Amino acid sequence: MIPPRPSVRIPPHSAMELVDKNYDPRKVEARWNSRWEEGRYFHAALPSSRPTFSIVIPPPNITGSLHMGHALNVTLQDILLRWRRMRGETVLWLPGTDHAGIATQNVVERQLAAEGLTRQALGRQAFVERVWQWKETSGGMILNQLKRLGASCDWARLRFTLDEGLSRAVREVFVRLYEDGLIYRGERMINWCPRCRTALSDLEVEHHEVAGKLYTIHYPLADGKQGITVATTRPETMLGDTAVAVHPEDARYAGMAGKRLRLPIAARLIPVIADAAVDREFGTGAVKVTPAHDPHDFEIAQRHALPRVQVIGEDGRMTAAAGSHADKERHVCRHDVVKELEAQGFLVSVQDHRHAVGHCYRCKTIVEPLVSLQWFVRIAPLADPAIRAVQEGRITIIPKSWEATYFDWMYNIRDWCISRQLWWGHRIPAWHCRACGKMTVAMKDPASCAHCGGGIEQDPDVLDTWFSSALWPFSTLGWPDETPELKAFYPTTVLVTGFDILFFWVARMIMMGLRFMDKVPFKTVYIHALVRDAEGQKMSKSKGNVIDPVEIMDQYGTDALRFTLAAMASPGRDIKLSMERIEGYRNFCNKIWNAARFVLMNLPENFRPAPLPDPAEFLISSKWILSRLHECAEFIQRDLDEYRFDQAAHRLYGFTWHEFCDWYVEMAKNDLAAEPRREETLSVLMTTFETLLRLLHPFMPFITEEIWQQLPREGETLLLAGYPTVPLKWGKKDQTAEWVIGKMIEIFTNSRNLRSELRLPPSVELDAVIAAGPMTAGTSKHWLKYAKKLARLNILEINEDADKPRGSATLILSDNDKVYIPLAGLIDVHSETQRIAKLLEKVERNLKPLEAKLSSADFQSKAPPDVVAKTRQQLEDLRSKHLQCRKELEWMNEITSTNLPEGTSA
RNA sequence: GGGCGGAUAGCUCAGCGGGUAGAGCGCUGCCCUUACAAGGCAGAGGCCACAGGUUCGAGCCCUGUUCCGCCUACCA
Repeated sequence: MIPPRPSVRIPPHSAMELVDKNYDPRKVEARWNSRWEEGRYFHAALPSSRPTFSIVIPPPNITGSLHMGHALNVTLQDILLRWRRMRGETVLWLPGTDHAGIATQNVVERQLAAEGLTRQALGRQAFVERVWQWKETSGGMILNQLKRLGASCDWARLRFTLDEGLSRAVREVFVRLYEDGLIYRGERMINWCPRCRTALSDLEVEHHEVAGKLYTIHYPLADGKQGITVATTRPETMLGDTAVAVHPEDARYAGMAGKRLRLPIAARLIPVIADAAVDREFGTGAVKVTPAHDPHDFEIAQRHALPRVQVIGEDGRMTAAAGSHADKERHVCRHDVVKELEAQGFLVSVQDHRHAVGHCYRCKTIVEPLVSLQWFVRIAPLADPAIRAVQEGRITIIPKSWEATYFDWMYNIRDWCISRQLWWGHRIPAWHCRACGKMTVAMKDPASCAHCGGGIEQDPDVLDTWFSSALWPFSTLGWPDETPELKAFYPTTVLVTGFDILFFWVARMIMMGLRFMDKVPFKTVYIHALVRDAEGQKMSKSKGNVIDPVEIMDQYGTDALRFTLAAMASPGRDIKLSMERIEGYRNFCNKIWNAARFVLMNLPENFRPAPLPDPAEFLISSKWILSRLHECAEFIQRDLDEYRFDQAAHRLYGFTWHEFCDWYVEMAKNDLAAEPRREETLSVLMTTFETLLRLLHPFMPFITEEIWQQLPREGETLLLAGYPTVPLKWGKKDQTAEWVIGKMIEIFTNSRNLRSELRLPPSVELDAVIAAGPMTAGTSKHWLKYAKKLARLNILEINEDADKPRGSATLILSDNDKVYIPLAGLIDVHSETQRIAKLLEKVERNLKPLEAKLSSADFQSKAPPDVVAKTRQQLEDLRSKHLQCRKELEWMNEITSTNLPEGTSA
């Protein structure tokens, strides 16, 4: 443990102390979150004359708890928002949650079940009250987890899809769409979940391949002779068959149409019909028609006016129409029907058959297609403008490749089933008349039928949760009122989300936004990847491979997690999260922490940051780091403009660690010791580090704020300190400084390499003589002073025609520079010869392709001149190295041939 | 059945307006040098999936092929 120096400033408020050699996020994070909230720094104050930047959060389910997908999603949004906020824009990040109809109802029903209750026993009103109660006590967990991540949301504007304002928006939209004829009620084939007891939209059905069977069954003709063999994967539905269809041009079944078949088991007579929709290639070319239980058959039945026999009920059990099989669960019934068919000799064959089966997205139960009276949105008129908005570039989707998926879905979009047989959600504002049977749809709850004045009853169904989510970008801003928020922040700037809800949510928001606001809901959609585990598997509770972000934050800190996710967020690529990677960025936090310790330990008690003087007079180290910083800031700006979080993160990592810490801090140690330049160095060190903290802040808000608060500074929070933009106020690109330090680094690195190869301990200081070209010799005075500390070199001479001291190793560098390191007594001729031979080999390896290239006439004439020039330059440099290597070897040879005994120093 | 994405160092991934392959982690060697051993210094390690083509020149562009993912779809 290092004893604190008297000069170390430890502000009284600090919980984290500089003497701590390791950064401990637990001591830091909670405090800053509450400070930021107290300061209301996340609040977007209106009116504002500054540019605005707004994002609505993809509202997480109130039943949810934070997973890695949220963590990634929130991190990326927060980076954008903190960045823009620091740039002085009026930034709104609107947070909220989603009432998640089915999921929430399931949770509360499970609770009731544990108490021996059902929602039916409780009654609708009491049940809904109970869900609200649950929401108030348990529905906010995920919000606290978002805060833990550092999400800089405007918490004062928190919304909920079922709150009063949003409910009003939902009702307004429903009524207007109904009046415009875009919402209708009708009897259609829909997807029904027998467990959730509700209709589902097409999107809420997940298709999974399952190993099923293909049963072929013989249906005899009414007279008992011959007949038709059909194939099915669902034999239990035969009880509801009302026809068998064949293709009209199928020679095998010529003349069959119009005849009657006797349906086995049920012993009903059903007709053979001809329909062109039948695929002659599949199975036997004849298909049983079950209009009540298959979407395809439903359509055939409509064309041929076939009756519907519903044999499977909403509970997934067979109905009375199934005769002796009534009341059996549908899969039990399948088994029994097959047995019965077999016993009676109607079962022809059973084959293995893989096919996709629809499952409920929420409870994974196999979905049952049922004919049902439901509410639908007529979608084509809404889809058209939404397609155009993207085609015309009013909305940009990033990465662009997702546009194709978007278009594909939008072109083939089908009407949206929006009614759900649930109690938790927005109740459909439609009333059915008991007298005339007509419907009243109204903004205000009607007392009687609008058509005949008769008694009415409200439709029992609620709306699909996604219906309210589709309004999110404007309903949350106060629509249908014309609020200042709506005026200032709609359209929102960017939507950040995962591709899994592109159809569910993004497309629908675009359609609704255009319909009701007449403007796109967001200008850019940034689509990020899915977070998978280290093996590339989708994380799921059932697989047990979930990495819990909260645990990661506990263990490694929020900043490490955020930085990991940002660094791995390359566009169009899933993230395979690994602990090693998180640990690496935890180490990065520690590096930053220790850099801060170095800076603060060196600041005098009363240090006040002052504007930097004219950099023309600066030390080469100062010029260099400011130049590098400038470039870093420039790239970050470009990366963030292009949503390249990964590139920005890598850039910051590289600059911080490998330029600032590895080289600048090391040079600064020397500069600080030399009195005349102490002031300058302190200023540059401070300025660079402080700027770096600003650059890092959107990625790592906690550690940067913690450190920044301990620096001598102006302003109350780093959150509102400006973001560095180029050109920076001080410092600029300095090609000369970069060249000179680049040369220094080459010399130091090569000599360290020599030391390492020759196993010379770092403690041994080596002499060096440098035979340098004019450029190197002329500028060396700027960095010679660093040689002792950074390379443990004692440079005796640097000169254009310095002689090689006897018994030296030679470092052969670019620009025809050579470094001689006398090693008398330390190294023998043999190993030095080997070392040079190895280098020669490497140079030759690189030389060959270059020579081949330059000797090609085509290359000379067809390649662009700058490429030719560059290549020639490279070749020249390599050639001079090559020559130098050969000279060294010859020289070595001469020594050995003058009969120096083996092992003698060269 | 359609569509999209991927295949680059042991692992995870960058690099894709073509110009002698990069990072992090891991690995090897040497170092407890007063910011940091969660560290420093140095190093090893790649026919850029395969086969053709375009080009002076191809991870990068084109055409196939083979494996992986994912999305989408009413073949009973």
